[in-house]
Amino acid sequence: MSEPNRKTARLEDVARLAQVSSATVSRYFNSPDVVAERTAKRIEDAIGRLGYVPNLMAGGLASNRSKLVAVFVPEIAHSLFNDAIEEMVDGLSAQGYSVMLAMTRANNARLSKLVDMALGRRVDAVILTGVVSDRETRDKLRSHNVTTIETWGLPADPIDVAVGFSHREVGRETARFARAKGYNRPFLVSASGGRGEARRIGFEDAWTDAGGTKPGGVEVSTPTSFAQGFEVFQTIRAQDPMPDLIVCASDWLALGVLFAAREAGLQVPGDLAVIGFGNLSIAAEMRPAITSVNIDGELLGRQAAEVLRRKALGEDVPRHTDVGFRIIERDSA
Amino acid sequence: MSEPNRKTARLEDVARLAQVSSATVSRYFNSPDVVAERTAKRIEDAIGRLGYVPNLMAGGLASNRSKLVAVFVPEIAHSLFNDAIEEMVDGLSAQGYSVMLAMTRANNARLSKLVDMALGRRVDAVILTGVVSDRETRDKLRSHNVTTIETWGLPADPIDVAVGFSHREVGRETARFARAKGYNRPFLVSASGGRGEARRIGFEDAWTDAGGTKPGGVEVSTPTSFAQGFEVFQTIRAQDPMPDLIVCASDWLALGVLFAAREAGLQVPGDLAVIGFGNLSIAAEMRPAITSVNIDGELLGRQAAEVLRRKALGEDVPRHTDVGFRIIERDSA
DNA sequence: CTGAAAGCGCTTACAG
DNA sequence: CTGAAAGCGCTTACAG
Repeated sequence: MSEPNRKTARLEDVARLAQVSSATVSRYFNSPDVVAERTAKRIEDAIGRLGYVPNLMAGGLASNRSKLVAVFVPEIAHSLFNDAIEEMVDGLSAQGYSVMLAMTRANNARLSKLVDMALGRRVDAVILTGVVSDRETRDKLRSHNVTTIETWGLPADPIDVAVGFSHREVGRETARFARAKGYNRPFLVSASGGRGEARRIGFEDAWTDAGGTKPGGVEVSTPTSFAQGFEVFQTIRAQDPMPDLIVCASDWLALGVLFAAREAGLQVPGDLAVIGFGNLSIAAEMRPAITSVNIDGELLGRQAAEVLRRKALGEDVPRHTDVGFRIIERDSA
Repeated sequence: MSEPNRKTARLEDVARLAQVSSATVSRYFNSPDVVAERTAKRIEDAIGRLGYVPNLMAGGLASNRSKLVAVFVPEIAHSLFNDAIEEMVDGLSAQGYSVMLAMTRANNARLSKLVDMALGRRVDAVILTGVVSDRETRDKLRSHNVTTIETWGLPADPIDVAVGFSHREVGRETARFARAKGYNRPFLVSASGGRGEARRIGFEDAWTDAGGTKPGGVEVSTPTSFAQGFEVFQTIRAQDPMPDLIVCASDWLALGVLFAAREAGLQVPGDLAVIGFGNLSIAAEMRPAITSVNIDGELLGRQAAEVLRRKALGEDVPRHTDVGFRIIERDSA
């Protein structure tokens, strides 16, 4: 098909072959409806023969829109966010954006370098996922005036806009669920950090408001793991009376608790019920299947992409978009 | 610190403030050793006052080096590659590259679009991870003459260069391990696709060469899952005599088999031994800890980054780099 | 060690 | 619907 081109073809090469100006070829790509059908056909032809692929760096420089989005995540190896990230990336790709992945590793020095990289590429937006950005980073992002979308949580004062859900409300709703199911002695395995704390406090508030006594609990460091669930189970078992429901900060934790409980000969949920968080696919695959809290990653991604689209059009967008959550009741609680 | 700049600062703004030409400021960034110390100080100062961040699109266009690398992966949600990807991204960041993540979802139409995007950004390299690229994509990559690194496996005829290990050899080595440990009736849970097949064949070859009879087995679709392990266990249990060792295509599978075995009252490894693949962190965390095959993701990433560095310098690089693998013996086999 | 100037490959008012 | 031309913000021989 394509000619054995020595150099990469440029817009002008296509233009010459199609016998039009390079402006018209540019329009063929960016405002296709404005070029005549016969002209378009000739251009299409030339593109195919040259194997032309537009240089997006040149395009971005000229148009001042990079069509690049930087997505910041703490890590991907054991991340609760992976599903949401995938769906977000899909949604953005569909709108012609390329996605730069930046892993912060909960390291502010690294974060700062990565922000500079993103700013250097003149990204059209920065998407922060479960990242607690330090003050310096927040300021830099603000001062460079780049669209910044904080996802997952819903901070009171977002850098720019936030798309997520209320962790506090997750805690409250989980307490209501536990109450309705008749559990009496919940025990919270909460994650360190603001979001984990918000869920814990939400649970405690709703639980005590409903007349329960303040639940016991333990805090574990992030990222939470299967092994932590194992460990935590020993603590739980030593309690007297033993809790009847373990509310975990992640499905990983829930899996560890559940496995340890089974090994100890306990029935789940009969002797001990377990609730996870994140609704990883393994939660559904486990036997007994794990009751968990689902965040609609696809919706989250779609909304983030939508915010971008509207911002690019100069429309006003709300500072907070709540995508909600849902408790998926399965066998473990 | 930084002035309230209306527009984003340009190289020229820095130059004016530092009282040098923009060429010198450019050199400050790209060949720092060549600019006088006193001049450098003035430039540094100006950069700080303006909050200047170089426009990498303009730089890339002018220099014909984008400092961008596209990493193609099938998915990230349940990927065996995540550790390697993290380490690769780290290694590349350290060398000043930005990483574009492209998820192919085992979809050739999508793959083709993503390749165009990467080519459009004029990436300095494309890194393929566990991707079976179709003919069209291979040709496009070749004809555009972009550095292409295939990782994970070691295909006989790579598009450009390959950094990985021999899946066949993993199979062989696993058979030797099983033999040495005295197992007699191995059963292979292999993944569909070339790499899974290579490992299976390697195992069978080494096993029969050593005088064993051809092991039984079953093939499962990728991505492999915990639930598949559950299912497969039923098949295994129905065998008479039952296998004494299950060789799994992933740690997820191994986890499922192991869990199902425990639920069925079997001792691991006493009644049934299990080997995984990938050495996910959960393999070490599980009780009994799972014997698995470790791929050094950090090494893989480092080598890929090294290939890039040398290619950028115009050096010749070998078409194949073998990073090897290692069987991590734990409790499950 | 530094500067003047051409050029990288596009986009986009402006004019027709 | 199309073209001529200026400009996006850098890099890099070339000259000194």
